[in-house]
Amino acid sequence: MDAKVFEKVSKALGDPYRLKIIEKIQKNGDFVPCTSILDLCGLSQSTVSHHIKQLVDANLLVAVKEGRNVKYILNKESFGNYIDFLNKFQQ
Amino acid sequence: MDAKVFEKVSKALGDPYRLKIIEKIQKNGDFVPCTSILDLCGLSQSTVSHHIKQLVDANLLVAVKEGRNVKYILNKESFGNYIDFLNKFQQ
DNA sequence: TCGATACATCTAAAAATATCGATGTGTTTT
DNA sequence: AAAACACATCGATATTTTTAGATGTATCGA
Repeated sequence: MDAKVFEKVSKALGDPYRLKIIEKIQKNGDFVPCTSILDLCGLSQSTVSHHIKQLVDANLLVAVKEGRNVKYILNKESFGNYIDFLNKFQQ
Repeated sequence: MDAKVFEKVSKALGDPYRLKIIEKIQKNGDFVPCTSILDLCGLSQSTVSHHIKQLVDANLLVAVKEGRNVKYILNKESFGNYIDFLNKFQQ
């Protein structure tokens, strides 16, 4: 992970709604449809879509199309890479 | 670490200059005077001061006054807490 | 096929953040 | 005591991010 990617991931993590989205997906195990995230946030559909896009662009979420729904999975590898990058500041 | 603090730390990490500052302090071992950070960034003194303030507010840096200088140390515990928070998304 | 559903994209506005010059505060040097 | 130095804070502007309504695209059900 280089500095540019690190910046992007940090920014993606630095929003309360996006954290909620991540936590919801983490709790629900695997797949979460976009609609259920809408209820969680209380934001407009386009805004939620925007937040999800940022998480996908940062490679923290993977989007999987299923018919007319899209379901999201956490990309654990990206979280791991991000943590690895941070580890050097902890030691 | 709660969600609010997590957000603050993520935001503090999500800027290229602030990452440079952190990396410099990490490399220099312990203490780094503010002046040497100035050269590193190529920004105005007030802007660098603003960036450092955000890192201190996020508790990632600790400021230590030494005469008319201030030197900064990484707060490894905060990095550790942040990593701990992230770890649940990796598993 | 037509209407409804699920999500993305576009556009524009509002809110937050970054930046710098000027000024303020405390400390050291002369 | 006065000038110089190191850093913080203030005020104003520029840039970025967030937000929502409107519209677009694809899929499903009647």
